[in-house]
Amino acid sequence: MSLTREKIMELGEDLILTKGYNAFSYQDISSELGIKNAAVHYYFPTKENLGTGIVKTNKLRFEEMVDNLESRNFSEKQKLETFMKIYLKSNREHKLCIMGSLGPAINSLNDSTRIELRKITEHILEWLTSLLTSGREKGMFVFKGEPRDKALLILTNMIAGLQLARILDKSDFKTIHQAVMDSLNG
Amino acid sequence: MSLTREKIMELGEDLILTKGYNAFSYQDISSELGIKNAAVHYYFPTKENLGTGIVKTNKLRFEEMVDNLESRNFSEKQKLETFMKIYLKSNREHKLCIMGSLGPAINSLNDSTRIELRKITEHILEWLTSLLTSGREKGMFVFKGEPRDKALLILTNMIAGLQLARILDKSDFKTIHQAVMDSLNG
DNA sequence: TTTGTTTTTTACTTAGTAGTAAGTATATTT
DNA sequence: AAATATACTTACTACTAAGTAAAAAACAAA
Repeated sequence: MSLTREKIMELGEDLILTKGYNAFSYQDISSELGIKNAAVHYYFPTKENLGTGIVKTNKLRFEEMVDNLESRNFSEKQKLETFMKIYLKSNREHKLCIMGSLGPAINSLNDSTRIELRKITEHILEWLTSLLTSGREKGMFVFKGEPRDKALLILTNMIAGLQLARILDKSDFKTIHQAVMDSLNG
Repeated sequence: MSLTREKIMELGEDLILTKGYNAFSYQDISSELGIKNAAVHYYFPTKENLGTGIVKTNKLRFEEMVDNLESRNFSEKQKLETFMKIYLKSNREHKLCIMGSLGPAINSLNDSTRIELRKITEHILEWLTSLLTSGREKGMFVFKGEPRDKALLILTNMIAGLQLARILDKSDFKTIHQAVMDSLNG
């Protein structure tokens, strides 16, 4: 695959997670990479192509992480910690996650991007749900209610945690992270 | 106060909560209200003025609600339910809250809007914290950890709950709402 | 009814936005 | 050596964004 193409996707993702989908332009990308506007269009004819591509990459990356955790025979607790580390890193970098960035912009997204966003969100929620289910069965996690409900709570804590941290203070995300982990110990 | 001005603010708020700050334009407002672009600029010379004004109105509305609850001698549980009702209504209308809409766009906002956004967020968080503190003292709420931590968890559940409901399904917000209420009963 | 103020339109500028058509140098394949 | 594909650039179109100056209309007060 082309290096320029990869750079465009990487920078595009960065711009989505920091500025937001509707606040970045092809100019932002081309000027930063020292290429022309049309060169970005060469790889991604429309912004929809780029947006959808970035969400698909995120989904793939998540799937690879899941496979990796599976092949290493990680415990449920270790799996959750790995997931949390992604969010802690995003917080350090003042970034949002793809759901928290594109979710609010959903009514200005094209169908294909919206569909991919739904897919990755469902995927993450299902993974988290099954993680909580088996983790509780093994006595590793202690919590009340349905695993899917708990997964929704944790996921919303993470998504909006990053958002609140940018409005208020980065340290607030750490507080939320700690409180979530504590809530799984009964 | 001018009726046109009020209509502009109302519609502007609606557009921010549905499409997002960077996805709506003065054209959207003027065409919907049957006036000219420049008429919107007459009341709000810049988009920053409009954005900041809308956030300030939200803050004022919240303060009025708090005062109202206080004057009616509502219990902590009733106060929380009133707060939750605002979010349930937003969910029915496929809207986000001001924090969940402008938070992700924070790096494309002007200073004055950002400052107002921080103010209202701090305000809500402080109110929720003191509500949880006195509610627990009276045995009305049962939860572990610091009230501020619990407030952060509940607030992030609400903010991202509305976002997730738009990506996935509106019913997911109801699930989250119920799970949050359950989490306050020990 | 005239004067003055507020509100709004007309008509515009400046500065972007996404997107495209046509051309070119450099590799790669045949 | 000729044909073709890759990776761009140049130069543009059509459109939309926020914002503005000046004229016109609407409304009040004297």
